[in-house]
Amino acid sequence: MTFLTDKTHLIRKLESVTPLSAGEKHAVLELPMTQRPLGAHEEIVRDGDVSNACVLILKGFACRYKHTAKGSRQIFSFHISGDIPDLQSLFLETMDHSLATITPSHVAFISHDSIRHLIRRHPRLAEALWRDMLVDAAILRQWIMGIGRRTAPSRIAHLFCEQFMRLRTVGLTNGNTCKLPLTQSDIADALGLSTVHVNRSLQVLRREELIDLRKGELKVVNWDSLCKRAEFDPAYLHLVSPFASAA
Amino acid sequence: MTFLTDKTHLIRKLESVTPLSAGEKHAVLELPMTQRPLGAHEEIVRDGDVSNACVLILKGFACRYKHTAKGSRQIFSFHISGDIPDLQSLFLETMDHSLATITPSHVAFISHDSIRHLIRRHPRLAEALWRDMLVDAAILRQWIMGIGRRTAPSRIAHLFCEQFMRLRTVGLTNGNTCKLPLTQSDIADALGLSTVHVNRSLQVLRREELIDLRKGELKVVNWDSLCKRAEFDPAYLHLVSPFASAA
DNA sequence: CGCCTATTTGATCTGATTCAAACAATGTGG
DNA sequence: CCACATTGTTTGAATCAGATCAAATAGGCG
Repeated sequence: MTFLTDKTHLIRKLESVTPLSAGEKHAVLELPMTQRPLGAHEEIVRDGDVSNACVLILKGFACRYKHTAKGSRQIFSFHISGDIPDLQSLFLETMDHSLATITPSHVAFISHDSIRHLIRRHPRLAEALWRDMLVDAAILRQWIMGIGRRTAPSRIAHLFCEQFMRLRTVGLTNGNTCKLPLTQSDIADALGLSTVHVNRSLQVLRREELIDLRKGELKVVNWDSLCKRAEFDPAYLHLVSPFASAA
Repeated sequence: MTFLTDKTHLIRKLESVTPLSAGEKHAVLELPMTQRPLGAHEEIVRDGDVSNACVLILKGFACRYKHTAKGSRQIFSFHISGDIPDLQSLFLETMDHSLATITPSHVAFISHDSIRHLIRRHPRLAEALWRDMLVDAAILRQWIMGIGRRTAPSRIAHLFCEQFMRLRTVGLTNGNTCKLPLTQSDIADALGLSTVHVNRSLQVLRREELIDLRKGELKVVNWDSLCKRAEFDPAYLHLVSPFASAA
């Protein structure tokens, strides 16, 4: 098994919400999957599709989104290694939004049948997946909170706190920096802002010496102040103890 | 079993996303629960609570919400008869938001133990609940779509379409009208608007002869135009065929 | 009646959008 | 290795949707 095909990020992620036994981890590792490399901005699943497999992100960045009638895009979530963004397709036949890569990525397809088989044999893994879906929903609620009630800079700050935490739980941060290859218009579409305003708000956060985002790399200059600016409280990520401590 | 204690709305709701056998319905009806009448604006579960039971709304209106540091409220969802708003507490220990009544209501508490027992015996019911949670998340995504990318009147129109559809699937509409006892400030807090602006936007929708909302009763004057105004596509509610047709 | 809560209206202000254009970085083909 | 296209970032100016502040009106209800 090569580096790219491995499921360490997935395991790490599941363990972040539910402790797993060696046997359960093994069962996950044994899940059959077919890998596929993708370019940037490639659609993986389309709004309205009916699929018989789930997508596991092995490497890269992806997002879920939907378009308005007038063509503007709303991004609902960003996805990183270890995420199964369309886990819902296991229970809801047709997709109600799309999934696409942001950067060149490696994804794996795991058939619904094998996941169903897995969770039938391992109730604790079923619980772990169930939790994962619920955390996904909790993240959506925070997203709403931000768009509905926070100013642009604090909204952006919150997104950065969340992404940093999520990347950290799968081991993809490096000290106080991490890869975050989002364009300003990605951020705008995620947070209900215009690109121009995202640009100006980023300058504010930079001037306040909270973060620095350049060339797809996020540097957290002052985590505590950033959290304060964002009103970020990681409780909604429901991380178990070893993962829960602030970065 | 009196009228108020019955679970017809819950069953109706579960059937709207997953067909159920007579045995499964019976198992749901047998679920032990303790009923409690509540006044308006009473907190049922508080942000940070750890509970050992789920809440089933038997009668009335409730909402899930959270407060900003500065005190403004963001509502994430409205709940009606048949909803189990905090189903997530079954898998996520501590609540990451609050749940409160809007109108005087009757709620029932169903212990986690008995739900766990139920879904262990009836995998299809587990699936139904799983689906229910996923539809809940899909609704959150639409909520984001609205707040992020729609104008105030169309956002409000979308909320009305959604509520009307949801009320209709549990049998709580009456022709083209339904109870919708939300104040303008409830709507504002749900959609990230100010009360004043909700008021003016409602006047717009009224003048356009799409809806009429007065004294907690919503009258849909022109369903098709309302859907168009809202860009409402009920696909995300994932209703099975007998429930899926447009109102 | 009088109190409380909800709706409505008016006036003013502002965060964010839009439009437009310059600028920087990166990649591509000749 | 340069010319050019492409994509992303930055800046400026005008405009607008929606917020805020303040006050009037309208319903319920004990």
